[in-house]
Amino acid sequence: MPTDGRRVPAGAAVLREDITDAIRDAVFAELAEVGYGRLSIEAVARRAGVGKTAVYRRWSSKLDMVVDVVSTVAGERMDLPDMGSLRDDIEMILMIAGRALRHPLAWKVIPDLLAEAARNPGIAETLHRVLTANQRGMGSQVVARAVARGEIAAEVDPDLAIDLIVGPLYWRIAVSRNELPKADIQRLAVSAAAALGALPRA
Amino acid sequence: MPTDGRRVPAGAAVLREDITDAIRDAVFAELAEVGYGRLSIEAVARRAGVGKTAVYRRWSSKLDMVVDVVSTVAGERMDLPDMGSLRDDIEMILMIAGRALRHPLAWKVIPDLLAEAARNPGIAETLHRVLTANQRGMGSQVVARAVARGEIAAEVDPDLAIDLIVGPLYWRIAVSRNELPKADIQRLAVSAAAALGALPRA
DNA sequence: ATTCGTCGAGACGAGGCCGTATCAACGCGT
DNA sequence: ACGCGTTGATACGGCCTCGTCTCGACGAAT
Repeated sequence: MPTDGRRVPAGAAVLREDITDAIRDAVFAELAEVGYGRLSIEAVARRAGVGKTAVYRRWSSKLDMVVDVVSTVAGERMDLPDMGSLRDDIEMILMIAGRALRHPLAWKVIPDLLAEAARNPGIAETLHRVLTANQRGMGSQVVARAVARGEIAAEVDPDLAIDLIVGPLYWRIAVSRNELPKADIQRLAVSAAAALGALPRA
Repeated sequence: MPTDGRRVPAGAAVLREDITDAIRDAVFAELAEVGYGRLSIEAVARRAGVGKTAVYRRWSSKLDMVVDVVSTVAGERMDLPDMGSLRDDIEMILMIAGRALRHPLAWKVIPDLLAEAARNPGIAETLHRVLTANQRGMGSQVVARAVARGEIAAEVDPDLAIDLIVGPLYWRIAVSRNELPKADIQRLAVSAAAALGALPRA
């Protein structure tokens, strides 16, 4: 935890923030290039142009490092503007998530970490925390609005809603790795809205 | 009485099939345990209880080996019985896919290979071939039946249909890693059917 | 009975990474 | 000016893997 503790004993010298940032960038680049499994501290230090010392002084292990770096970058909460209808709210989510998933680094890093989470509890916990924070929030927000508008039934489970909205998008981008033109995003939004509307009568 | 057209030079001795099988099993086990990135030929041979020689005599590289093993196991085509309605066809797909994704090995191996595909063209090609063969087939099959029944419009894109059907399932099982009771599968089927029905009026 | 390819085992040099330690240089607060 | 902690660099022994090679043993066809 290199967050500024502000406690300087006597003769100064603090972990330099610019170096911490350089290491963070290098971690992401390495993560995208070789994945968590093959990621090595030496390669991160090399890429960041720093000594291994600088890395080990900040984190005690590869897991520590990755978890901290991922948490830092993914900590940004997001507020969703009310677009006026369920369909448009969903389209907004799809555009935001789609842009994030298309990011050249995220596109490689996210599936890699999700796969690693299947065998690494530390990664799994971090990812779960980050994902649920940003998504479950969006889910309940959108569902609550749609219920208030009378567009869907009140019993709709926000988690299931997220599955129906984000699932097809993730599948398309990260699994099929196909193109995703704007027309398809709109079609996905219409479909997801219909899917949510059909929900409670299961 | 040679079973097939085996061409044995002079003094016999063929690659033993039981050993090939043992190696294949070991590859899957290692793939699940450490992932493609960390997988090593030595570990595979060790786990299979064979010498490195036996492995190198069959495949020239790690990529060769994994591609061949994956292709072998995933080559099974599948014919989908007609369940009488779009909703029930979809539920059938979800149950089959859900069972496959819940397999203790597949559950770890599939996301891992999908992540690796983002940086390894050989893996990507293999996976794409295997996935599209088994899924696009199902997609067009189900869509064609639903169109014939008059349940959905004829312009529905089978690929988009697959996104809408499998996406939420994969997201739930492989990404969120939540439970998936049968009631949820049925709800997903209802929703997916509604999503498909809403499609053409985009 | 002989022959020949596969079998397990392991040796080999090369190379990467681990985590720790040591080094002089630098900058900052005192 | 002084002390102190960080800095990059480098070295260390240990471990693992690579891909090739050699060895004796086995088995199946000749």
